[in-house]
Amino acid sequence: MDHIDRALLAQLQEDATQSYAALGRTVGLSPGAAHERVRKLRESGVIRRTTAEVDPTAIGGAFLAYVMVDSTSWMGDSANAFAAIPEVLEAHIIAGAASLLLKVRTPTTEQLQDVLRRIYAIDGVSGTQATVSLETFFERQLSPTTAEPTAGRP
Amino acid sequence: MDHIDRALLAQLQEDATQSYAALGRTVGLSPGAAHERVRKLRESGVIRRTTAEVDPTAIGGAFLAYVMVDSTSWMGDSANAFAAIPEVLEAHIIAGAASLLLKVRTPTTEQLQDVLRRIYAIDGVSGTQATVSLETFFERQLSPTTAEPTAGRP
DNA sequence: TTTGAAATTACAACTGT
DNA sequence: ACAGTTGTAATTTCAAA
Repeated sequence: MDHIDRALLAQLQEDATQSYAALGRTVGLSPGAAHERVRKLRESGVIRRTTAEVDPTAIGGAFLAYVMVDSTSWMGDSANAFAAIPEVLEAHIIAGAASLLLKVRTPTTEQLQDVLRRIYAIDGVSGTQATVSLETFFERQLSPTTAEPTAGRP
Repeated sequence: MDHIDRALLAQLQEDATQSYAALGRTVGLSPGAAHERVRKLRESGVIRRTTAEVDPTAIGGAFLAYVMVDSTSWMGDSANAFAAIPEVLEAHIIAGAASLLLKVRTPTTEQLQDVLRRIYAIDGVSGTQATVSLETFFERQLSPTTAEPTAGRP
């Protein structure tokens, strides 16, 4: 993971459809070398997958809400229950007031209510607190050019 | 936007590297027709871009926190100030207690503190409240196969 | 890094509904 | 007209030298 790998990642985040020739040109590598680097980044799991980023409003995700979930018991093993609700896009265990933080997208507020009802039905959930997004400024990925984890060399 | 388009979107979300031939095979279309459909989905903006999904821990994003931002004034035009902080991955105006909700990734807790300091420095910000994620169950995209926005037939 | 064969994409002209 | 099919040229991928 040197600066060339990071440049490749930044390029692929922006546009994963470009050819290895174009990719190599911008980072100063031959097409073959660029190809091999990217292959290794995929293999090692640094690149998890290449995916089409779909406009949420076009597929029934116009409403965005974050939901804090209170619980009566340890929710550390309840990932599947939340994953079973397709409108729940993220689920995190959090430190603080509630036990879980969810990101939810629905086409309408009615559907949001329905999702909250389904969340309530999960065993151990004692309460929810939804925060609706009125406007999204931006949603982006972390840039690889940002500061390193300052990993100590072994 | 019919069921074939949605199937194409679902496929491309999973793996955007597959050929139009393979794509067409799974949705029951010739490679040319699949290509044309995808081209239109791109052109119309339903597919925003195709991107490499990078493991955040590999590029200095091991820590995840959500930050509620209180403000003394209307923050509706301050998108650029938050976008200028690369560790801020999402920024939403929210209905509720605070004015803004941010998603932040940093390599360490020290760096998180530094980001909070930079957020504080933004004009109008009167307070922050960070919620740290201890464990992420999952982070995924909205599936196109989910319920429609129930568009009224004209 | 370069090379070259195999595969894929992009773009025709054509066909049927 | 419109969306899909087939065929073809130009690129691109990818393994081997």
